[in-house]
Amino acid sequence: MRSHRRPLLFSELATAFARLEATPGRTASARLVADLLAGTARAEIPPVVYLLQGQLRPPYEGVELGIGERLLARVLAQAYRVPEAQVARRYRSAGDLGLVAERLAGERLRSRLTVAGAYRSLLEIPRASGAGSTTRKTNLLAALLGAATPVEARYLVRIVQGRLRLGVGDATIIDAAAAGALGDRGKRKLIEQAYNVRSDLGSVLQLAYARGASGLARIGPKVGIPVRPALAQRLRSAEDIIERLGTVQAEPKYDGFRLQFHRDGDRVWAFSRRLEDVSEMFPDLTAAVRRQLRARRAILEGEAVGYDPRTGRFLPFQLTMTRKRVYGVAEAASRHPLRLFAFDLLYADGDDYLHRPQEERRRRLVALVRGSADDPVVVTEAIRTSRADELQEYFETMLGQGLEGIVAKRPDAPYRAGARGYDWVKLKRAYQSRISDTVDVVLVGYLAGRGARAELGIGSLLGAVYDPEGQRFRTVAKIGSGPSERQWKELRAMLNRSAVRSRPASVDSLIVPDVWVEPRLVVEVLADEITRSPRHTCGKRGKEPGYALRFPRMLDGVRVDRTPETATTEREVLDLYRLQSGESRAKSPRFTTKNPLAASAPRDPTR
DNA sequence: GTTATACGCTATC
DNA sequence: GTCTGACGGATTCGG
DNA sequence: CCGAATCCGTCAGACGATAGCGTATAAC
Repeated sequence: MRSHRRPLLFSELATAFARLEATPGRTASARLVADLLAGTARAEIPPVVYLLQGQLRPPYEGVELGIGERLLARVLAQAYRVPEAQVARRYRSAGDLGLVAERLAGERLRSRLTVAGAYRSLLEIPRASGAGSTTRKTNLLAALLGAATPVEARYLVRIVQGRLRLGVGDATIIDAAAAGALGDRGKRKLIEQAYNVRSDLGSVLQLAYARGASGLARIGPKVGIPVRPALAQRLRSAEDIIERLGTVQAEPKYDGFRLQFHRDGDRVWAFSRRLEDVSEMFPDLTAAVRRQLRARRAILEGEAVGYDPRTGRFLPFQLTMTRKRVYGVAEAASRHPLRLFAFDLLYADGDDYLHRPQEERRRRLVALVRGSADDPVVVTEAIRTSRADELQEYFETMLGQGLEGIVAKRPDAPYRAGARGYDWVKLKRAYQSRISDTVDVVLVGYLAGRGARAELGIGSLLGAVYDPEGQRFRTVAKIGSGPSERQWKELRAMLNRSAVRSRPASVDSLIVPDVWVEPRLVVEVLADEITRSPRHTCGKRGKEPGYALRFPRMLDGVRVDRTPETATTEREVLDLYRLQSGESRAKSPRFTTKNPLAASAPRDPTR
């Protein structure tokens, strides 16, 4: 370990990364991270931490590189003067562009790169915009790679991809810093707490190393800075939930997107689940928060769902998502207004509610949100129960209304920012596979995997359904989760036996897998829903979109009892789609008022 | 030189 | 979003 | 009563479909 803190060389960082990559076990990794941070000058802690996280800046700043795997492949070709096809070929077999770069990088033994210098260069990339910016970005990165040693190149590339693959995540970094900066791993909570309310690990760790525990102690939520959202665990039945939580507060689970609102007087922010600042995208909701919230300064959270102003029915997720946009915001807002189902209060007028019990936060939220059924912000309904049958009934009622399911919460639990714990538990239809959409899919090909999957030689399956009339197989999903490692290997072996050089004539597909396969193997796939699809050919007629599975995962075992012709048919998928959209989709609250005419004249929420 | 389409990236779930 | 697999702390088991 | 075995929650990293945006490229 270095005892003096001169500027870190990038090679030192790369060496540390390489050690981490080779080290299994979080404890050992945390020790290495602690060593790295101990040898880092205070001023350089933020960049080192961001790089370790595979980022450049904290998420709410919205700094995007705009370079993904395709451009990166082009950069490698440029930097190492090899044909792009060669990079692509190597990528397919190695499953990691970092490794490809390392192997192409030759034998440069030393570089003059410093961490600060490399970091500065990387920050140049997102600044490029407008015509010619792609070339400028690739030039910048190619130049950086040109100055790097092979190992440095490996990690530069992975940093750009945001996939370090070191086996180190936030939790490990926090462990390391607790031991290193506070001298006690047990003080991890202090760092965690600060990180969860400020969402900027670089700055928090800088503070931890500079000021120690006392510097972190007073850090609470701050209006205008997003709090890392609490997440729910999954359980498969109402009984399981009651068994684990005892008494619960249960709420409907809406199929929209999560928003965290912050208010400071007239100023209102909105943050997405991944902490992006989306304030400008929802003027209707920010205005409503300003109008309806009886607190000058506050942080609250909810789920935003679109509805049809003519019928009051909720929109499918696909349509709700179109509200997350930069242009045509007012137009979209009047066509598809949003309702915000507020479900939590994190802060209000000087009071930090994070550590208060769920029940109290909810009570306070109800008290602070005013408004009629006409207003966009509505506090979610909730029941309280300790009986499994009651919870099950509530769940079924919600499904009957076309909702996604329920979220059950421990009434005495604090807001566990940044954690996915059992204080909140979600229950969805698909978790009970006997009432879910299960599809027997014919495999028509597979794709090479990346990272760990590359070693298995298979990353995902291309699945199709059968059209008996046309005697063709049309794709409906790629399946990338479900099988165990062993099953992946078995699948690959089986599929290789029926591999063919090119797309079989009976297969109708826009997606080109790495390996085509004669349609023989049938596999059971569970999905939450059917969506309209521009990519899959199932049900596709001309320019109209087809249909696909939402959240597909393979259930175990190949269906040996099924032949391709007895797999699920295209027709059946269409029927499933009609069934789900014909299902009574819940209506947004105001439309439950007695006067149906109220629904026919929505007021323009953008005004 | 202008407009339409294609592609890649990043975000949501 | 779903899912698997590894890890590490807590709990239970067996001698 | 202690060491070994087992359990269970957390963490990390694979993978899914889709929409909008910015830029590049093709078409006119």
